[in-house]
Amino acid sequence: MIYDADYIVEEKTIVRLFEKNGKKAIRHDTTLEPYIYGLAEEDISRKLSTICAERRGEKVCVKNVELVEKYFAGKKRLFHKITFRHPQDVPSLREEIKMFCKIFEYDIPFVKRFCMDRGIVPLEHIERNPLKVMSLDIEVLCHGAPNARGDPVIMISTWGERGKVFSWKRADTEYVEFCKDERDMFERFFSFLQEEDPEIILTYNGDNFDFPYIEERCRILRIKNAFLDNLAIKKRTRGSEASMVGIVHVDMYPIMRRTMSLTRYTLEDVYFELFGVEKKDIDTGLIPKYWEKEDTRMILAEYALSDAEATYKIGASFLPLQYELCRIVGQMLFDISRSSTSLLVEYLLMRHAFQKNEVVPNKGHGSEGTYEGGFVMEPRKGLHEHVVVLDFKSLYPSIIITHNIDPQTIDCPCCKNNVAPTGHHFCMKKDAFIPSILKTLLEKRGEIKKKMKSDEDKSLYFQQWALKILANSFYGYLAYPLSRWYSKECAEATTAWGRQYLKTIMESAQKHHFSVIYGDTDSLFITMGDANTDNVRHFLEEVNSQLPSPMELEYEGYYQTGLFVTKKKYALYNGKILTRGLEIVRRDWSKIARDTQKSILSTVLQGNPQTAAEIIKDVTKRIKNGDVPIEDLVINTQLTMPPSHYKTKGAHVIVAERLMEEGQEVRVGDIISFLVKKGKGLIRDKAVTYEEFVKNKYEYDPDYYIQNQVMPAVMRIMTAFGYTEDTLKYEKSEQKGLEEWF
DNA sequence: CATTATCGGGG
DNA sequence: GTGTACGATAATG
Repeated sequence: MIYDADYIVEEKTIVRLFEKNGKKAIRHDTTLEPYIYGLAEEDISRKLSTICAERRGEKVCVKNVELVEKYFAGKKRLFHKITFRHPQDVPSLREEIKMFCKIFEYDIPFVKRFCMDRGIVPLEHIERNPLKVMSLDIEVLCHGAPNARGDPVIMISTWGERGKVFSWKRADTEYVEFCKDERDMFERFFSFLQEEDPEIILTYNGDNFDFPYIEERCRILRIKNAFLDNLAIKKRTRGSEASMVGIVHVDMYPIMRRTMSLTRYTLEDVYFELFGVEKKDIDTGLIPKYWEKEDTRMILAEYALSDAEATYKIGASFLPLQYELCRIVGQMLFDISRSSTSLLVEYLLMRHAFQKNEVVPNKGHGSEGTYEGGFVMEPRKGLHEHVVVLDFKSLYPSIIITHNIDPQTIDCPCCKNNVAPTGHHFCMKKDAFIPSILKTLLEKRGEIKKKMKSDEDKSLYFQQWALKILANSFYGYLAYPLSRWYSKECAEATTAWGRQYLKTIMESAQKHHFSVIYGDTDSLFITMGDANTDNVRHFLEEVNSQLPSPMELEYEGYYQTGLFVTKKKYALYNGKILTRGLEIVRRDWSKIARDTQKSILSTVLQGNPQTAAEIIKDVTKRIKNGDVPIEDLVINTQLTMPPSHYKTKGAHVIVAERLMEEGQEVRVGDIISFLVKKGKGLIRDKAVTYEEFVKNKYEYDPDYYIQNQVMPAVMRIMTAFGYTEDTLKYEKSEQKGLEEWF
């Protein structure tokens, strides 16, 4: 069973397949040569085979050219199959080749190409060959943002078959291994890793934090070993990726972002959401204090261990889904765990294209203007009771299948009866590429769900989930301008049909005397007068008998109350609060704004907007009177470039410039913390650091904190009750328009 | 209103 | 690495 792969170059390009069949082995495969296709409008094989270029002072040439028959967009065409000695020769030679013919499949990474062409199914027998998983996490001694240049790693925690913490100050627990110093800690940790020899290392944000940090510290400490030689931190446009040869690093953070819908994705939040219990947490500002004394160092060790354990547990819950995605898509775990769903769809389509002898279209070039998306109804604002949510089961996939939407079927000479609201029509006779793959996915999912009723096999659940994720990503893939099968017309037709179906259902719901409160793309929110859902069931049956298969409207859930503010902004309550688009969670808001918002949202959903109004008045009063602790007023913003590069300078940039003039060290990437002091003028001219604020005994600007912080945060919620800003602020006490919402 | 800039996760 | 590619939201002009 293959769990990872890479390639090296000797005389030939060698794909190394990392396998586990009982025990581990590395298999070499030299059967695939790098290649691309050139459209053969005429046979120019001889010309093409002489093309050479220079790369780093070395001459590289096309290795071979042969004529092959392939399909392109469903039509038989002749292509030159152009082979190379080295994958890296492709980018060096393709520009020159492009001068003579149209080229295709010139940008497919070699190992991915190998997986598609050889029909590799990674992790095919994972139930028989369970992979050894180990999580890791580091703790850093820092004041403010951690900086690898000066702030040492103080603990490394791991979890797997056992929990272990490496620390270079004593802590009296059996799981802590005491090390002499930081260097000794790293060395012991690396040899531990070598002994354990896991196939998978799990982290939480290890791509951007733990591994880059470890690498930098080891460089500073001049530690060298095989593990570090095999560790690669690749810079991407956004963030980085940390990989090792023969060990799959899976960073759970990006997976959780894609898989769960939360407002925040800290380890603590994710853990709580998944397991319903609070994970051990500490104020990271206190780490230096805990580290200092032997009796409190335990707290730190426990925290370190709990992070590694939580990461491991999250992995145990979500790796199976990644495994299934690997098997369906046919690419390696490292890539699958970091790929957007659009990219997963692309790998899958490319593999199918190879099997059908189709040449893969080239990537799109970028945005070609926007078009209309799903229908979003302006909600009936305010608090509603007995809310039922209905949604279309896989709306876009079922539309694509039902109407056979594909770049190859668009505007055929036949089938003029299958017309989208956009005016384009689609051929119903052809077995189209994308709809047929999509149909296979949905049918497979149906079978698995059926099987799940009698079969206990847990992997079935993850199989159907993986299939659902992929199916639901096809529309986004068609609509993504950089994708290889991008088609604005197809995407547009899909959403247009979607709007038509949703509007029809909404009208129908109204005819059945439900009150429609809100609807977005594939869902509608209705109220029923009481908690009896029988009428809804009837309505669903009737609707579904009329919808073309596989389209289906489903019952999503019942909620005691629902608060609707504007399009895309609402909250539902059924013992638990579920919010969409309402909460502010970012660090560039002050604590007072965040806290106030949280408390009024909860109050409102329990049916007490008056109380919420009182809370707001009380907070604004406290701000006016200067009663708010200044810690709650601090705003943190990152300096992302040198101050002189800014075209528009925000408050934090002005503060950073002043600090630099005063000779303080301010670096790009630093978080600038500031408060807004009382006075006239622009916000940025009133921004001062915490130290300046305290030293000069400034007063804060109550108007700023009310107008720009607390009010925007709470007004998102309170406008739904007809409150205006003026009625909520401290000065006035009038509450108008309240009764009409009840 | 459009344009420019920032957030996230980690300590 | 035969790969450029986040998506949402706030502040400024």
